[in-house]
Amino acid sequence: MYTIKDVALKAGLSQATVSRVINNHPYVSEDKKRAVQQAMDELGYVPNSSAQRLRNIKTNKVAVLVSRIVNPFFSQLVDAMERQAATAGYQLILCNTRIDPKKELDFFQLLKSKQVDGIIMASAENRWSAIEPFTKYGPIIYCNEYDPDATVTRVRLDQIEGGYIGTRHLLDKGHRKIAYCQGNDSSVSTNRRKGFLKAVTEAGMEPNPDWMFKNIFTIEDGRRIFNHLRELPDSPTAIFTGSDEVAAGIIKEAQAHSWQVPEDLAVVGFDDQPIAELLDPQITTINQFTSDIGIKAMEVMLEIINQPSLNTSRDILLPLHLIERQST
Amino acid sequence: MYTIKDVALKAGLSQATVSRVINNHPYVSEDKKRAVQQAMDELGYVPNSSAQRLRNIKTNKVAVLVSRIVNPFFSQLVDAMERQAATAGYQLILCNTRIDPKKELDFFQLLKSKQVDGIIMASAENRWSAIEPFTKYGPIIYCNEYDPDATVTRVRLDQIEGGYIGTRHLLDKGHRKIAYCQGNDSSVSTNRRKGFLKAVTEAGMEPNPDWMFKNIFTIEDGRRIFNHLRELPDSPTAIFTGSDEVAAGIIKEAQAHSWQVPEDLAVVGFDDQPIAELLDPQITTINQFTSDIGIKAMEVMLEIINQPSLNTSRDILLPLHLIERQST
DNA sequence: TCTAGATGTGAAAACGATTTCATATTTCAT
DNA sequence: ATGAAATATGAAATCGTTTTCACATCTAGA
Repeated sequence: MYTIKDVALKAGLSQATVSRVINNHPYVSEDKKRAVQQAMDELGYVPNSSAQRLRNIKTNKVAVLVSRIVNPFFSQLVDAMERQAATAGYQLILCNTRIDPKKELDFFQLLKSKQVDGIIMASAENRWSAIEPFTKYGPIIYCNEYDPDATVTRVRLDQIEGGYIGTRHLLDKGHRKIAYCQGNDSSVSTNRRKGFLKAVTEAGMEPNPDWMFKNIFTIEDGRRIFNHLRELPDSPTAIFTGSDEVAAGIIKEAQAHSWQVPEDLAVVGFDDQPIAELLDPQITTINQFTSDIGIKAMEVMLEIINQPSLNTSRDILLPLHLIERQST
Repeated sequence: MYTIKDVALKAGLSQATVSRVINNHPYVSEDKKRAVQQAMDELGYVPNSSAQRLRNIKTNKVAVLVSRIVNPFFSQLVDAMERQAATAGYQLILCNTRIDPKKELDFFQLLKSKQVDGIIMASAENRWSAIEPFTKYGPIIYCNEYDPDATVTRVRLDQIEGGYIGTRHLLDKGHRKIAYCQGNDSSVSTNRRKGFLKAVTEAGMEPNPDWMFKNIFTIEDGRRIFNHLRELPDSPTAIFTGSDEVAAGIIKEAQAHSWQVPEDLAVVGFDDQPIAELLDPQITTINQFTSDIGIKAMEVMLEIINQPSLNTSRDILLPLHLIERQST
């Protein structure tokens, strides 16, 4: 393992000059630059990054917090982030919290002990108040998930818009009886419902509480919801769900009861998962353009690392898109 | 940001003693140990890991090379590895090669510049000869993928066995005309075919070259293969594919032509992906128990890091399992 | 009582880079 | 021709740890 000293010796120059070449400092003559370059090449020299870091307080690493990397949304997000980070010579440290608040908090030691230059939270198991003390050790930003109390940059989707365009689409198709399913009560879900309500009231209608459902996540939940709707005295002609899985469950169960989709019931999903295209009929859905979020979040993080004054409280909203298919 | 010096000052002791406490060295009296501990707590001191590394040549990080993290197989693998690494206080650096040999090779600089303690290759875009020069900088092991020339530890599935049990299953069901699809010509595919051939010849038959296909990967490829088989003068009664996607394509297309699965054509997939359970009929497949591979690989890596003498050329084979469902 | 070994502690060197400071040389406007 | 500014280089300090070495004290066996 060669050091900068070896390179300096071989090139007949000082360590300082070698260091300047490595870091592209001005004020190094062309011929010395070449000499150093050649010495480095011949020795196959690579700077020891621990030593660099010790001086620089710079790691060229960013930690990404996700709750479950096996979730396709997260793996796609991480993929995009990794790609973006790589273009700037950064590496990505994967922090899989497995939905454990304690484990999540532990990862912030990485920032404290200067093992990463910043942390991107793509999931959040702790309240902002628990995270806040770590902000003095380096930049922290939210991506997709966020805590409304947080005073840092948040890159996220415009869920209000997402809820709005999905509903708007059903309204445009002539539907007036629209049901709505959501998952938990996260900020994402809440905003999405706001969009739904906005579209509905804009159309001069008011939402029917009998057609609004919470905590609906799985294919099985979707089946259950259909059976519930089916037995209602007044059933809706369309439904907007929080995920493609739920949409798939509803469609499958509707077909099992000889309902026609979209004629008897129009269904809009969310996420544009692979299943949305595989089903018959293919599911009309809202696409999160996951890669865009990841790229944007990493882009912003790298900006902040290079210019800490940018580390302010701001919301960066990314658009959602309607993918019209056969289920509406 | 406090340093060991601050702690020493506060505790009225030397840096050396503080360091000894941090590292659990013997020969530190109980009362000093307590004093140091208290000083550290009060200051909220965390050792700067770059400085530790600079001395120790120890990073507590392992890099994992995967070709595409968005592939569910890899994300599940990485998930398992991360979990295993975390129990030992290790972090995982995600290296997404995107199937680019150059990018893959770049990641080995992490080892060379002492940014990770070892590298697990879950994918391999370069020949072993290109990788070998890096072995002197730290342990490298293969996981699932491998180069037969490599002289390092390889944790992998017993693909021969996998090919064997899938074929055996079809034979046991009475099939005598069995087609076979594989992907590329990787070691995995080659071994799997060996297992297929072994089962077939053991049954006193010989494989029909008209029913053997290569470079079949996608759902679309599966559809194509079915249409090809359908028009053969002598068509097989069963087919063993290299992935559930291909199996799905075949089944879908067969149904589109009013063939009954498994009555007219039995189909065995590979991987046990979510789709295998969603399809109607559900796909009989071979399960890779992905988590087990990941856990085992990380376990072995940590062992080797702590005891470099274990870094020898050995094969660690993990079993594959048949999941019998409705397509056979 | 004496000595060898075990135990406890600190000063200072080391790890491998970057940066400050000092100094030497060149360029350029007057 | 002259001095100020720009360019070019190296010696040495520095980052925050761990470890070596030296030394002091304590324990126990003869």
